[in-house]
Amino acid sequence: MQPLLVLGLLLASFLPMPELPEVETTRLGISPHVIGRKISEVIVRRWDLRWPVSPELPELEGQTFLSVERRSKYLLMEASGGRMLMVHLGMSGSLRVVSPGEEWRKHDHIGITLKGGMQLRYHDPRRFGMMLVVPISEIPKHKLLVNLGPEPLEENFTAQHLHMALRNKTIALKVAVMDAKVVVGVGNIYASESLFRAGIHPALPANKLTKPKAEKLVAAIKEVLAESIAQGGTTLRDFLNSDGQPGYFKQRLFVYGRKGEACRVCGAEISHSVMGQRATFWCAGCQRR
DNA sequence: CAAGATTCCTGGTGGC
DNA sequence: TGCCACCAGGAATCTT
Repeated sequence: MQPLLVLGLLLASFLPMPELPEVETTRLGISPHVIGRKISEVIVRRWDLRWPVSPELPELEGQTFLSVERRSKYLLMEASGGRMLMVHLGMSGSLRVVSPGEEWRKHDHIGITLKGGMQLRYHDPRRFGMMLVVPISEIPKHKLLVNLGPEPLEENFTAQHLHMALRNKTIALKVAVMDAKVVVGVGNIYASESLFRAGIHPALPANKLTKPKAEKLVAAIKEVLAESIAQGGTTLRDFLNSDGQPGYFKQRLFVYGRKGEACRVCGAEISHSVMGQRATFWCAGCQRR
């Protein structure tokens, strides 16, 4: 086996979940094994994910994967028959590249066997994920994609955009940046982390975000996501690597999950409250409204 | 419209 | 050690 293949397999095998960096890491990990490969068999052991797996999925047999792209946290895999495989990992889903003979673990729900001897396997204990087959022509207007805001790492996600998008919102800034219509891919962990890095209090009413603070926040979001992608994605709790090692990014978290612990910067106790039904963490010493 | 609440699911956790 | 209530979490959808 070639070293490059081994590296790819390693990347693709233990992949944790939910936030954008994990999805991007998954995309990068599976791409070399999927693009240009013909699908020889589709095995669905459970159809009841967040939404039922598209009944058309097995019809992809015989078709070839042409590309693996990402929009928000959706993986978009184009098949040669004019349809797109849309995959969302929910919050506990993962895609691994395995040998087709590998024993099926509990919660392995779908296997897509590829010509050339590998299998893309979907694993998802909580079944919050989804696997849909959509005609390519419907992708641009698809209801799950059409209202999405800009990609955080692309150039059109600017302070100007953020400022405009929040101008009529009175909700907490932290809740607002998690709104996919404002910007995609900023999940619960990264919302708290970005605000910490930008020095802004999460409870600030979104419409009170000044332009300079918007600049800081946009920069922080880009920085935190890019860093995490470079690290291979955060892994927490059930997103442990298959060898049981906790994810490497965890030790880089400044506030998330650190309620009552000392701020790594100023030493103050990290605060916690629930905003928008989600756990929120911040440092009262470092973050001001 | 905006904003808050509810819903899906299972593994991990804390209390006793 | 066993049992069990409880919680997290992405994001659509429902309610206010």
